[in-house]
Amino acid sequence: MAQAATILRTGRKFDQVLEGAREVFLASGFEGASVDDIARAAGVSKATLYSYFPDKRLLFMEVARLECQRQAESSLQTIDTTAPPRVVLKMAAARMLDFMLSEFGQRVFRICVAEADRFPDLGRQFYETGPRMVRERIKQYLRDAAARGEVRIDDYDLAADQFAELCKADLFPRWVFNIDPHFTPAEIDRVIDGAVETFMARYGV
Amino acid sequence: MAQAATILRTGRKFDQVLEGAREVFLASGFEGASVDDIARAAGVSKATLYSYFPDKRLLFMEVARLECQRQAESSLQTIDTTAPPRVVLKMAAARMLDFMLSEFGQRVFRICVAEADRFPDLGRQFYETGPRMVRERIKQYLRDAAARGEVRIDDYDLAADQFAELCKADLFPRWVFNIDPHFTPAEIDRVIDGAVETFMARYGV
DNA sequence: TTGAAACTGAACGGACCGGTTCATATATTC
DNA sequence: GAATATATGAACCGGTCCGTTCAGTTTCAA
Repeated sequence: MAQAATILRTGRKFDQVLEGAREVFLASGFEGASVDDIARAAGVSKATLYSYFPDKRLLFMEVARLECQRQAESSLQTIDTTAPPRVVLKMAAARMLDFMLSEFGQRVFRICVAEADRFPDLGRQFYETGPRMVRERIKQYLRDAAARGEVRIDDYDLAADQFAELCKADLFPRWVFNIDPHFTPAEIDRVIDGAVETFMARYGV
Repeated sequence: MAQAATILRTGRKFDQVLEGAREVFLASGFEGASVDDIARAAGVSKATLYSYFPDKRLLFMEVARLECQRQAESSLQTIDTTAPPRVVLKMAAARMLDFMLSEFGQRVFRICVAEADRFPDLGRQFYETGPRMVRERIKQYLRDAAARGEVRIDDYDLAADQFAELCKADLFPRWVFNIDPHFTPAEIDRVIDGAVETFMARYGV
Protein backbone atom coordinates (compact mmCIF):
# COMPACT_ATOMS: atom_id res chain seq x y z
CA MET A 1 0.00 0.00 0.00
CA ALA A 2 1.03 3.65 0.25
CA GLN A 3 3.53 4.23 -2.58
CA ALA A 4 1.93 3.12 -5.77
CA ALA A 5 2.67 5.97 -8.13
CA THR A 6 5.98 4.69 -9.37
CA ILE A 7 7.44 1.87 -11.40
CA LEU A 8 9.57 -0.80 -9.81
CA ARG A 9 12.31 -1.54 -12.29
CA THR A 10 14.21 -4.26 -10.46
CA GLY A 11 13.22 -7.89 -10.61
CA ARG A 12 13.71 -10.82 -12.91
CA LYS A 13 10.62 -10.51 -15.06
CA PHE A 14 10.45 -6.80 -15.53
CA ASP A 15 11.56 -7.00 -19.14
CA GLN A 16 9.15 -9.82 -19.87
CA VAL A 17 6.29 -7.68 -18.70
CA LEU A 18 7.37 -4.76 -20.87
CA GLU A 19 7.80 -6.95 -23.91
CA GLY A 20 4.38 -8.52 -23.49
CA ALA A 21 2.81 -5.12 -22.97
CA ARG A 22 4.53 -3.78 -26.06
CA GLU A 23 3.23 -6.66 -28.12
CA VAL A 24 -0.38 -6.39 -26.98
CA PHE A 25 -0.60 -2.60 -26.85
CA LEU A 26 0.82 -2.21 -30.34
CA ALA A 27 -1.60 -4.78 -31.67
CA SER A 28 -4.72 -3.60 -29.89
CA GLY A 29 -4.26 -0.08 -28.58
CA PHE A 30 -4.90 1.00 -25.05
CA GLU A 31 -8.55 0.11 -24.57
CA GLY A 32 -8.34 -2.96 -26.74
CA ALA A 33 -5.60 -4.50 -24.66
CA SER A 34 -6.71 -6.21 -21.47
CA VAL A 35 -4.32 -6.63 -18.60
CA ASP A 36 -5.01 -10.34 -18.62
CA ASP A 37 -3.96 -10.53 -22.26
CA ILE A 38 -0.77 -8.67 -21.47
CA ALA A 39 0.06 -10.93 -18.55
CA ARG A 40 -0.58 -13.99 -20.71
CA ALA A 41 1.53 -12.63 -23.58
CA ALA A 42 4.32 -11.84 -21.13
CA GLY A 43 4.19 -15.30 -19.60
CA VAL A 44 3.64 -13.74 -16.23
CA SER A 45 0.90 -13.68 -13.66
CA LYS A 46 -1.24 -10.62 -13.33
CA ALA A 47 -0.10 -10.25 -9.74
CA THR A 48 3.48 -10.07 -10.93
CA LEU A 49 2.60 -7.49 -13.51
CA TYR A 50 0.98 -5.33 -10.87
CA SER A 51 3.99 -5.70 -8.62
CA TYR A 52 6.01 -3.83 -11.22
CA PHE A 53 3.48 -1.35 -12.55
CA PRO A 54 0.90 0.31 -10.34
CA ASP A 55 -1.40 0.96 -13.21
CA LYS A 56 -2.40 -0.04 -16.71
CA ARG A 57 -2.02 3.55 -17.74
CA LEU A 58 1.55 3.86 -16.48
CA LEU A 59 2.42 0.61 -18.14
CA PHE A 60 1.17 1.98 -21.42
CA MET A 61 3.07 5.22 -21.05
CA GLU A 62 6.26 3.34 -20.30
CA VAL A 63 5.84 1.24 -23.42
CA ALA A 64 5.14 4.32 -25.51
CA ARG A 65 8.14 6.12 -24.06
CA LEU A 66 10.44 3.25 -24.91
CA GLU A 67 9.05 2.98 -28.41
CA CYS A 68 9.64 6.66 -29.05
CA GLN A 69 13.16 6.36 -27.73
CA ARG A 70 13.80 3.34 -29.90
CA GLN A 71 12.65 5.17 -32.96
CA ALA A 72 14.72 8.20 -32.11
CA GLU A 73 17.85 6.06 -31.99
CA SER A 74 16.96 4.39 -35.26
CA SER A 75 16.54 7.71 -37.05
CA LEU A 76 19.87 9.05 -35.85
CA GLN A 77 21.50 7.42 -38.81
CA THR A 78 23.67 10.01 -40.40
CA ILE A 79 22.75 11.94 -43.48
CA ASP A 80 25.79 12.73 -45.60
CA THR A 81 25.69 16.46 -45.43
CA THR A 82 28.06 16.99 -48.33
CA ALA A 83 26.31 15.07 -51.09
CA PRO A 84 24.20 16.96 -53.66
CA PRO A 85 20.56 17.68 -52.78
CA ARG A 86 18.94 15.12 -55.05
CA VAL A 87 20.97 12.32 -53.52
CA VAL A 88 20.45 13.40 -49.94
CA LEU A 89 16.77 14.08 -50.35
CA LYS A 90 16.20 10.70 -51.92
CA MET A 91 17.93 8.99 -49.06
CA ALA A 92 16.04 10.97 -46.49
CA ALA A 93 12.76 10.25 -48.24
CA ALA A 94 13.48 6.56 -48.36
CA ARG A 95 14.25 6.50 -44.66
CA MET A 96 11.14 8.40 -43.75
CA LEU A 97 8.93 6.17 -45.83
CA ASP A 98 10.62 3.07 -44.51
CA PHE A 99 9.45 3.99 -41.09
CA MET A 100 6.09 5.41 -42.02
CA LEU A 101 5.09 2.38 -44.02
CA SER A 102 6.44 -0.19 -41.60
CA GLU A 103 3.95 -2.24 -39.66
CA PHE A 104 5.39 -0.79 -36.54
CA GLY A 105 5.32 2.82 -37.63
CA GLN A 106 1.73 2.52 -38.72
CA ARG A 107 0.68 0.99 -35.43
CA VAL A 108 2.37 3.68 -33.40
CA PHE A 109 0.77 6.35 -35.53
CA ARG A 110 -2.67 4.76 -35.17
CA ILE A 111 -2.29 4.60 -31.43
CA CYS A 112 -1.14 8.20 -31.21
CA VAL A 113 -4.20 9.31 -33.11
CA ALA A 114 -6.61 7.03 -31.33
CA GLU A 115 -5.41 7.82 -27.82
CA ALA A 116 -4.88 11.52 -28.36
CA ASP A 117 -7.69 12.30 -25.93
CA ARG A 118 -6.64 9.89 -23.23
CA PHE A 119 -2.93 10.72 -23.56
CA PRO A 120 -2.60 14.28 -24.81
CA ASP A 121 1.18 14.27 -24.53
CA LEU A 122 1.65 11.01 -26.36
CA GLY A 123 1.49 12.52 -29.84
CA ARG A 124 3.85 15.30 -28.89
CA GLN A 125 6.29 12.84 -27.34
CA PHE A 126 6.21 10.72 -30.47
CA TYR A 127 6.63 13.71 -32.74
CA GLU A 128 9.43 15.30 -30.76
CA THR A 129 11.56 12.21 -30.70
CA GLY A 130 10.71 11.04 -34.21
CA PRO A 131 9.50 13.16 -37.13
CA ARG A 132 10.80 16.32 -35.51
CA MET A 133 14.37 15.11 -35.52
CA VAL A 134 14.18 14.15 -39.15
CA ARG A 135 12.81 17.59 -39.91
CA GLU A 136 15.60 19.32 -38.04
CA ARG A 137 18.11 17.17 -39.83
CA ILE A 138 16.72 18.12 -43.19
CA LYS A 139 16.61 21.77 -42.22
CA GLN A 140 20.25 21.69 -41.24
CA TYR A 141 21.20 20.04 -44.49
CA LEU A 142 19.22 22.59 -46.47
CA ARG A 143 21.06 25.40 -44.75
CA ASP A 144 24.38 23.83 -45.62
CA ALA A 145 23.32 23.26 -49.20
CA ALA A 146 22.12 26.85 -49.45
CA ALA A 147 25.49 28.02 -48.18
CA ARG A 148 27.06 26.05 -51.01
CA GLY A 149 24.67 27.64 -53.46
CA GLU A 150 22.91 24.40 -54.30
CA VAL A 151 19.47 25.55 -53.19
CA ARG A 152 17.82 28.86 -52.46
CA ILE A 153 15.28 28.88 -49.64
CA ASP A 154 13.58 31.65 -47.74
CA ASP A 155 11.51 29.68 -45.24
CA TYR A 156 13.48 26.64 -44.11
CA ASP A 157 10.79 25.37 -41.79
CA LEU A 158 8.20 25.40 -44.51
CA ALA A 159 10.56 23.84 -47.02
CA ALA A 160 11.38 20.95 -44.72
CA ASP A 161 7.71 20.40 -43.92
CA GLN A 162 6.80 20.52 -47.58
CA PHE A 163 9.35 17.92 -48.43
CA ALA A 164 8.12 15.60 -45.72
CA GLU A 165 4.57 15.98 -46.94
CA LEU A 166 5.53 15.47 -50.56
CA CYS A 167 6.96 12.11 -49.62
CA LYS A 168 3.56 11.01 -48.40
CA ALA A 169 1.69 11.74 -51.60
CA ASP A 170 -0.64 8.91 -52.59
CA LEU A 171 0.90 6.52 -50.07
CA PHE A 172 -0.37 8.09 -46.90
CA PRO A 173 -4.05 8.30 -47.79
CA ARG A 174 -3.92 4.78 -49.07
CA TRP A 175 -2.66 3.27 -45.89
CA VAL A 176 -4.41 5.51 -43.44
CA PHE A 177 -7.75 4.83 -45.10
CA ASN A 178 -7.00 1.21 -45.75
CA ILE A 179 -7.22 1.40 -49.53
CA ASP A 180 -4.90 -1.07 -51.16
CA PRO A 181 -2.30 -0.47 -48.46
CA HIS A 182 0.37 -2.60 -50.06
CA PHE A 183 3.08 -0.77 -51.90
CA THR A 184 5.51 -2.01 -54.49
CA PRO A 185 9.02 -0.58 -54.63
CA ALA A 186 8.08 0.97 -57.96
CA GLU A 187 5.19 2.85 -56.42
CA ILE A 188 7.42 4.13 -53.66
CA ASP A 189 10.13 5.19 -56.10
CA ARG A 190 7.58 7.06 -58.14
CA VAL A 191 6.54 9.08 -55.12
CA ILE A 192 10.09 9.73 -53.94
CA ASP A 193 11.27 10.82 -57.37
CA GLY A 194 8.24 13.03 -57.74
CA ALA A 195 8.83 14.58 -54.34
CA VAL A 196 12.47 15.36 -55.11
CA GLU A 197 11.65 16.77 -58.53
CA THR A 198 8.92 19.02 -57.22
CA PHE A 199 11.03 20.16 -54.30
CA MET A 200 14.01 20.95 -56.48
CA ALA A 201 11.84 22.71 -59.05
CA ARG A 202 10.92 25.17 -56.36
CA TYR A 203 14.12 25.42 -54.36
CA GLY A 204 16.89 24.29 -56.71
CA VAL A 205 19.21 26.91 -58.16
CA MET B 1 -36.73 -12.10 -32.62
CA ALA B 2 -35.76 -13.55 -35.99
CA GLN B 3 -34.98 -10.59 -38.28
CA ALA B 4 -32.56 -8.39 -36.51
CA ALA B 5 -29.92 -7.74 -39.14
CA THR B 6 -31.57 -4.69 -40.66
CA ILE B 7 -32.48 -1.13 -39.79
CA LEU B 8 -36.07 -0.08 -39.31
CA ARG B 9 -36.31 3.37 -40.83
CA THR B 10 -39.96 4.19 -40.16
CA GLY B 11 -41.15 5.63 -36.87
CA ARG B 12 -41.45 8.99 -35.23
CA LYS B 13 -38.14 9.10 -33.41
CA PHE B 14 -35.82 7.57 -35.93
CA ASP B 15 -34.15 10.87 -36.73
CA GLN B 16 -33.80 11.73 -33.06
CA VAL B 17 -31.89 8.53 -32.52
CA LEU B 18 -29.57 9.21 -35.42
CA GLU B 19 -28.90 12.76 -34.28
CA GLY B 20 -28.10 11.67 -30.75
CA ALA B 21 -25.84 8.94 -32.03
CA ARG B 22 -24.07 11.38 -34.31
CA GLU B 23 -23.45 13.73 -31.43
CA VAL B 24 -22.09 11.13 -29.05
CA PHE B 25 -20.12 9.09 -31.57
CA LEU B 26 -18.38 12.15 -32.97
CA ALA B 27 -17.50 13.31 -29.51
CA SER B 28 -16.33 9.99 -28.08
CA GLY B 29 -15.68 7.50 -30.86
CA PHE B 30 -17.11 4.03 -31.02
CA GLU B 31 -15.83 2.49 -27.81
CA GLY B 32 -16.10 5.70 -25.86
CA ALA B 33 -19.77 6.13 -26.62
CA SER B 34 -22.14 4.10 -24.49
CA VAL B 35 -25.58 3.23 -25.76
CA ASP B 36 -27.08 4.76 -22.65
CA ASP B 37 -25.34 8.03 -23.41
CA ILE B 38 -26.68 7.97 -26.93
CA ALA B 39 -30.23 7.24 -25.81
CA ARG B 40 -30.00 10.06 -23.30
CA ALA B 41 -28.59 12.49 -25.85
CA ALA B 42 -31.32 11.50 -28.28
CA GLY B 43 -34.03 12.00 -25.69
CA VAL B 44 -35.19 8.46 -26.24
CA SER B 45 -35.35 5.28 -24.24
CA LYS B 46 -32.82 2.59 -24.91
CA ALA B 47 -35.63 0.23 -25.82
CA THR B 48 -36.72 2.62 -28.55
CA LEU B 49 -33.18 2.90 -29.83
CA TYR B 50 -32.94 -0.87 -30.09
CA SER B 51 -36.27 -1.04 -31.87
CA TYR B 52 -34.69 0.87 -34.74
CA PHE B 53 -31.16 -0.44 -34.75
CA PRO B 54 -30.36 -4.04 -33.99
CA ASP B 55 -26.85 -3.24 -32.95
CA LYS B 56 -24.52 -0.54 -31.70
CA ARG B 57 -22.22 -1.38 -34.55
CA LEU B 58 -24.85 -0.89 -37.22
CA LEU B 59 -25.90 2.36 -35.62
CA PHE B 60 -22.33 3.58 -35.83
CA MET B 61 -21.95 2.57 -39.45
CA GLU B 62 -25.16 4.37 -40.33
CA VAL B 63 -23.95 7.53 -38.66
CA ALA B 64 -20.62 7.28 -40.41
CA ARG B 65 -22.30 6.67 -43.75
CA LEU B 66 -24.46 9.74 -43.38
CA GLU B 67 -21.50 11.86 -42.32
CA CYS B 68 -19.53 10.85 -45.37
CA GLN B 69 -22.49 11.60 -47.57
CA ARG B 70 -22.93 14.98 -45.94
CA GLN B 71 -19.32 15.88 -46.52
CA ALA B 72 -19.50 14.75 -50.12
CA GLU B 73 -22.38 17.10 -50.77
CA SER B 74 -20.56 19.94 -49.06
CA SER B 75 -17.46 19.50 -51.20
CA LEU B 76 -19.42 19.47 -54.42
CA GLN B 77 -19.14 23.21 -54.45
CA THR B 78 -17.99 24.15 -57.88
CA ILE B 79 -14.42 25.03 -58.74
CA ASP B 80 -14.26 27.64 -61.46
CA THR B 81 -12.56 25.62 -64.13
CA THR B 82 -11.62 28.62 -66.24
CA ALA B 83 -9.70 30.75 -63.76
CA PRO B 84 -5.88 30.70 -63.77
CA PRO B 85 -4.13 27.98 -61.78
CA ARG B 86 -2.91 30.11 -58.91
CA VAL B 87 -6.41 31.33 -58.19
CA VAL B 88 -8.06 27.94 -58.47
CA LEU B 89 -5.43 26.15 -56.46
CA LYS B 90 -5.65 28.68 -53.68
CA MET B 91 -9.38 28.28 -53.49
CA ALA B 92 -9.17 24.52 -53.54
CA ALA B 93 -6.50 24.57 -50.84
CA ALA B 94 -8.58 26.83 -48.67
CA ARG B 95 -11.58 24.53 -48.98
CA MET B 96 -9.57 21.43 -48.20
CA LEU B 97 -7.99 23.00 -45.16
CA ASP B 98 -11.31 24.37 -44.01
CA PHE B 99 -12.57 20.85 -43.75
CA MET B 100 -9.40 19.24 -42.53
CA LEU B 101 -8.94 21.71 -39.71
CA SER B 102 -12.57 21.86 -38.68
CA GLU B 103 -13.52 20.29 -35.40
CA PHE B 104 -15.76 17.96 -37.32
CA GLY B 105 -13.23 16.95 -39.95
CA GLN B 106 -10.66 16.19 -37.30
CA ARG B 107 -13.06 14.06 -35.35
CA VAL B 108 -14.07 12.05 -38.36
CA PHE B 109 -10.44 11.54 -39.28
CA ARG B 110 -9.56 10.46 -35.76
CA ILE B 111 -12.41 7.99 -35.71
CA CYS B 112 -11.46 6.58 -39.10
CA VAL B 113 -7.94 5.97 -37.92
CA ALA B 114 -8.89 4.68 -34.51
CA GLU B 115 -11.58 2.27 -35.72
CA ALA B 116 -9.72 1.09 -38.79
CA ASP B 117 -9.44 -2.38 -37.32
CA ARG B 118 -13.02 -2.68 -36.17
CA PHE B 119 -14.44 -1.16 -39.36
CA PRO B 120 -12.07 -1.85 -42.22
CA ASP B 121 -14.35 -0.26 -44.81
CA LEU B 122 -14.92 2.90 -42.85
CA GLY B 123 -11.76 4.65 -43.99
CA ARG B 124 -12.34 3.69 -47.58
CA GLN B 125 -15.92 4.93 -47.41
CA PHE B 126 -14.76 8.22 -45.95
CA TYR B 127 -12.02 8.63 -48.50
CA GLU B 128 -14.12 7.70 -51.50
CA THR B 129 -16.84 10.18 -50.73
CA GLY B 130 -14.57 12.92 -49.42
CA PRO B 131 -10.91 13.48 -50.25
CA ARG B 132 -11.18 11.36 -53.38
CA MET B 133 -13.74 13.65 -54.93
CA VAL B 134 -11.61 16.70 -54.26
CA ARG B 135 -8.69 14.93 -55.87
CA GLU B 136 -10.67 14.04 -58.96
CA ARG B 137 -11.88 17.60 -59.19
CA ILE B 138 -8.36 18.92 -59.06
CA LYS B 139 -7.21 16.39 -61.61
CA GLN B 140 -9.92 17.43 -63.99
CA TYR B 141 -9.03 21.06 -63.58
CA LEU B 142 -5.35 20.33 -64.16
CA ARG B 143 -6.20 18.58 -67.39
CA ASP B 144 -8.18 21.56 -68.57
CA ALA B 145 -5.43 23.94 -67.56
CA ALA B 146 -2.88 21.79 -69.38
CA ALA B 147 -5.03 21.90 -72.48
CA ARG B 148 -4.92 25.69 -72.24
CA GLY B 149 -1.15 25.56 -71.87
CA GLU B 150 -1.17 26.91 -68.34
CA VAL B 151 0.53 23.90 -66.78
CA ARG B 152 2.53 20.95 -68.02
CA ILE B 153 1.99 17.68 -66.18
CA ASP B 154 2.96 14.13 -66.96
CA ASP B 155 1.43 12.27 -64.00
CA TYR B 156 -1.87 13.88 -63.08
CA ASP B 157 -2.59 11.53 -60.22
CA LEU B 158 0.72 12.27 -58.59
CA ALA B 159 0.39 15.99 -59.18
CA ALA B 160 -3.02 16.13 -57.52
CA ASP B 161 -1.80 14.04 -54.60
CA GLN B 162 1.25 16.22 -54.21
CA PHE B 163 -0.81 19.35 -54.09
CA ALA B 164 -3.10 17.91 -51.46
CA GLU B 165 -0.11 16.93 -49.36
CA LEU B 166 1.59 20.28 -49.78
CA CYS B 167 -1.46 21.92 -48.28
CA LYS B 168 -0.96 19.93 -45.10
CA ALA B 169 2.63 21.00 -44.49
CA ASP B 170 3.24 22.00 -40.89
CA LEU B 171 -0.49 22.08 -40.10
CA PHE B 172 -1.21 18.37 -40.25
CA PRO B 173 1.56 17.16 -37.92
CA ARG B 174 0.67 19.89 -35.50
CA TRP B 175 -2.92 18.91 -35.10
CA VAL B 176 -2.54 15.19 -35.45
CA PHE B 177 0.12 15.12 -32.76
CA ASN B 178 -1.58 17.74 -30.66
CA ILE B 179 1.22 20.28 -30.80
CA ASP B 180 -0.14 23.79 -30.65
CA PRO B 181 -3.14 22.78 -32.74
CA HIS B 182 -4.54 26.26 -33.08
CA PHE B 183 -3.92 28.02 -36.35
CA THR B 184 -4.07 31.68 -37.20
CA PRO B 185 -5.25 32.76 -40.65
CA ALA B 186 -1.71 33.99 -41.28
CA GLU B 187 -0.27 30.55 -40.62
CA ILE B 188 -2.77 28.99 -42.96
CA ASP B 189 -2.09 31.54 -45.68
CA ARG B 190 1.62 30.90 -45.39
CA VAL B 191 1.08 27.20 -46.02
CA ILE B 192 -1.37 27.73 -48.86
CA ASP B 193 0.85 30.25 -50.61
CA GLY B 194 3.83 27.99 -50.17
CA ALA B 195 1.92 25.03 -51.56
CA VAL B 196 0.80 26.95 -54.64
CA GLU B 197 4.27 28.36 -55.25
CA THR B 198 5.96 25.00 -55.00
CA PHE B 199 3.34 23.31 -57.12
CA MET B 200 3.59 25.96 -59.83
CA ALA B 201 7.36 25.93 -59.73
CA ARG B 202 7.23 22.33 -60.78
CA TYR B 203 4.20 22.26 -63.07
CA GLY B 204 3.74 25.85 -64.22
CA VAL B 205 4.70 26.70 -67.80
C1' DT C 1 -63.77 7.14 -28.18
C1' DT C 2 -61.49 3.15 -29.04
C1' DG C 3 -57.80 0.27 -30.27
C1' DA C 4 -53.40 -0.46 -32.15
C1' DA C 5 -48.84 1.09 -32.54
C1' DA C 6 -45.06 3.44 -30.59
C1' DC C 7 -42.60 4.78 -26.58
C1' DT C 8 -40.99 4.68 -21.71
C1' DG C 9 -38.31 3.62 -17.62
C1' DA C 10 -36.39 0.64 -14.92
C1' DA C 11 -34.58 -3.43 -14.07
C1' DC C 12 -31.81 -7.49 -15.30
C1' DG C 13 -28.44 -11.11 -17.24
C1' DG C 14 -24.23 -12.02 -18.91
C1' DA C 15 -19.88 -10.65 -20.21
C1' DC C 16 -15.64 -8.26 -19.65
C1' DC C 17 -12.29 -5.42 -17.27
C1' DG C 18 -9.04 -3.27 -13.85
C1' DG C 19 -7.16 -4.07 -9.76
C1' DT C 20 -6.57 -6.76 -5.12
C1' DT C 21 -5.82 -10.62 -2.19
C1' DC C 22 -3.81 -14.79 -0.51
C1' DA C 23 -2.21 -19.25 0.17
C1' DT C 24 1.15 -21.81 -2.28
C1' DA C 25 5.26 -22.52 -4.87
C1' DT C 26 9.76 -21.36 -6.74
C1' DA C 27 14.17 -19.09 -6.98
C1' DT C 28 18.10 -16.89 -4.82
C1' DT C 29 21.39 -15.91 -1.27
C1' DC C 30 23.99 -16.75 2.69
C1' DG D 1 19.89 -26.32 3.81
C1' DA D 2 17.60 -22.38 5.85
C1' DA D 3 15.81 -17.90 5.10
C1' DT D 4 14.20 -14.48 2.25
C1' DA D 5 12.65 -12.40 -1.88
C1' DT D 6 9.96 -13.22 -5.85
C1' DA D 7 6.36 -15.42 -8.65
C1' DT D 8 2.02 -17.99 -9.20
C1' DG D 9 -2.86 -18.65 -10.26
C1' DA D 10 -7.19 -18.54 -9.03
C1' DA D 11 -10.65 -16.39 -6.92
C1' DC D 12 -12.86 -12.18 -6.00
C1' DC D 13 -14.74 -7.14 -5.98
C1' DG D 14 -16.82 -3.21 -7.88
C1' DG D 15 -17.85 -1.30 -11.96
C1' DT D 16 -19.27 -0.58 -16.90
C1' DC D 17 -21.37 -1.98 -20.88
C1' DC D 18 -24.47 -4.23 -24.39
C1' DG D 19 -28.64 -5.93 -25.26
C1' DT D 20 -33.32 -7.75 -23.56
C1' DT D 21 -37.59 -7.73 -21.19
C1' DC D 22 -41.92 -6.03 -19.63
C1' DA D 23 -45.63 -3.66 -17.51
C1' DG D 24 -47.40 0.62 -18.08
C1' DT D 25 -48.01 5.14 -20.65
C1' DT D 26 -48.39 8.14 -24.62
C1' DT D 27 -49.50 9.01 -29.42
C1' DC D 28 -52.29 8.78 -33.31
C1' DA D 29 -55.50 7.26 -36.66
C1' DA D 30 -60.10 5.57 -37.60
